Amino acid sequence: MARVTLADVAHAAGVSQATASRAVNGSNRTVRPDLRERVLAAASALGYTPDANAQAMARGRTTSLGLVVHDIADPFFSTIAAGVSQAAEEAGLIVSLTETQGDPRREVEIVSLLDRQRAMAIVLAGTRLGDDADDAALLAALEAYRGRGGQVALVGQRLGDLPVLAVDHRGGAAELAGALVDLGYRRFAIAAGRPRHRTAAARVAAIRSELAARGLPVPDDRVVHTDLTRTGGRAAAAALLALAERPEVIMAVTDLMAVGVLGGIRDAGLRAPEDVAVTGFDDIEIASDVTPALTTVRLPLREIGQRLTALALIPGGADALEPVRGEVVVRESTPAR
Amino acid sequence: MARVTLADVAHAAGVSQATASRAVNGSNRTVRPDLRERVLAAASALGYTPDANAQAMARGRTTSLGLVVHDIADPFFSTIAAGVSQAAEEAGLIVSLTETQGDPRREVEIVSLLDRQRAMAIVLAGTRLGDDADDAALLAALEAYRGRGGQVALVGQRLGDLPVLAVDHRGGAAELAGALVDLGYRRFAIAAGRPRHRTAAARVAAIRSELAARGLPVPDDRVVHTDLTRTGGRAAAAALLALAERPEVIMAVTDLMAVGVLGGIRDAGLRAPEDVAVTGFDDIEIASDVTPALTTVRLPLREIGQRLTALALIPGGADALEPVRGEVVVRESTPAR
DNA sequence: TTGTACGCGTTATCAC
DNA sequence: GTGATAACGCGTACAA
Repeated sequence: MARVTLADVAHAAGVSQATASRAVNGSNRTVRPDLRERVLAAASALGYTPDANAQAMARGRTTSLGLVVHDIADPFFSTIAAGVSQAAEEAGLIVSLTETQGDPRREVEIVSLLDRQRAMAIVLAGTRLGDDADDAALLAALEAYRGRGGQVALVGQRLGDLPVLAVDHRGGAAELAGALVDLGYRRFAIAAGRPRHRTAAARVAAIRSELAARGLPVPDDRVVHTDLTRTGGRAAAAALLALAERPEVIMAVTDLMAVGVLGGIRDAGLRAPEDVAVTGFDDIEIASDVTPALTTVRLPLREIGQRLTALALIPGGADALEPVRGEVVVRESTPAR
Repeated sequence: MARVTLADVAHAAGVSQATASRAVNGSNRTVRPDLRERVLAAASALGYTPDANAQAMARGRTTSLGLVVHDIADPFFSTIAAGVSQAAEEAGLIVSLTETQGDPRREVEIVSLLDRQRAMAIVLAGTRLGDDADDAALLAALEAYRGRGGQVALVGQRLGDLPVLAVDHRGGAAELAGALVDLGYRRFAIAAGRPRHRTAAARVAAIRSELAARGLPVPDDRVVHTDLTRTGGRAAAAALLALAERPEVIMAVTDLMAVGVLGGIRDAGLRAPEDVAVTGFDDIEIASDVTPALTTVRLPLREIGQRLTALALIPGGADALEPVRGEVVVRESTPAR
């Protein structure tokens, strides 16, 4: 089963390798129909398959797009990945999936890995949580990649002057907080993520500032920082429900945490939303499956993946025009009171 | 920003390209320390990055692994993908993510796409749902790929004599059905997937045969075939709850469908599990998040991904020794009665 | 241990 | 329209 190459096909068809090449890929130079036919016939007869690597080298450009996420098992990222995957397929690209697992250094390694791979574009869907030095290292790696002709697009927080798809976390968070006030809630608590997590921090800040503006500042002891996971949410709920004055509503910075908060409320022998109301953020599918269904801020995750890919494919590397906006979705977890 | 190649590095270091090559990759032939140092210094000074494509061509083997799933946004697949991703990273491979969206023809296209890519292995995590002709086409494509030295591994149903990681759907399904009988359930209904879906069909068959063996055969009108989605589950519940004699428990063939069934039960103005009990299959994370938490058959999805990858990396392409077994997990959705 | 030279499979440039 | 031929960037026998 030796590998059959273009040379074999050309030889079998009795034409030059150049003609064979033109016949199989359809270059701008055209080929006489009968020859073209002969080549194609020979190719399929021999079971020829073009070598994408060789093509990439000869053409000077690959057809692969690097996607870097935090954790593909997290519905937030898997949904964005679905959008990227779809857009990539439509563009004839094949996506290289990589995970950072939240490690900033790993993120830099991945960028250079994809760089070596000569991926034509890198899409960063993971929210960064490193310090400034980590950011600088990542930026340097990405700029080096760009210098070699690579395209880049990232979501959320901006990094240097890299093309970024802005997401209006603050607007959505503020709107959500406002909606709760309108529903009659007064005593708030927040299940915040880790302070270093940029996105989580932005949401928490927006919530607090909106509430403060409405005369309902959230004291520090009512903001608990845990992991952005179910477990983290559960722990946060436990801590918040142990306070002297029980909060009327616990706002989690992600749906996943909110699900954990629901569990924590049950653990404490309380009911949601009767005893404590809960909100999430993102509107991943699970948000409407749990009981009570979660009030949250809907982010068009799949669309974000698509737009991110489109952004990465813009030759110059332009910036996204309009930021993605969240939409408050009120469900059973926050009844009027 | 011209691309800096190994030749540039060699020239800058004052050595031959061969020596430079040996210095950067660490071939078996060794290089004198001082020269080695000079080369490395020159490389980093010039900002050299090896071209993985060129390396692949020169070495005759790539470092990429193709992963094909149904839909990466589906938690079932994203969890398996996480396992594959992890195992691939440990093996120094980079995974190419592709989605079939349930289209058998697309699946064949993807295989040949990955083939052109010269992926060193292809992992098929999507359950097939085509007819025999589709299977034959897929098998042919995979065999052709194998003939060219590619490794293959698939999960679930076997295809030809390709290496397969067997999953004991039947055993788990039968055990689950038995457990329900032991809990006191007698009137069963099944939210089955599409009949053509191999995995779903296997589960349904096992459930029915186990129940029949216990003297509780499930009539055809109590087996509803809908899509393997939330929506499908919802529709199935609606149909099953409209029957003259309301079933005591609805067994869905996947957790996702079971979640839909829960919704359908609410739609009908009934409660789970008081009025109707529900079971799922797979034990994706959401299964324990919904209310009531789902009784289901736990499949170690992440581990499946890892084992699948390991299987694909076995040189000869051996078969997996032991099949993956599911474990029945009884939760609130099926109280004893 | 180091250097020379060729091959990997394909595309693109150039004459014909 | 077609065919030599030179890249593309790197690994590796082979010789020195």
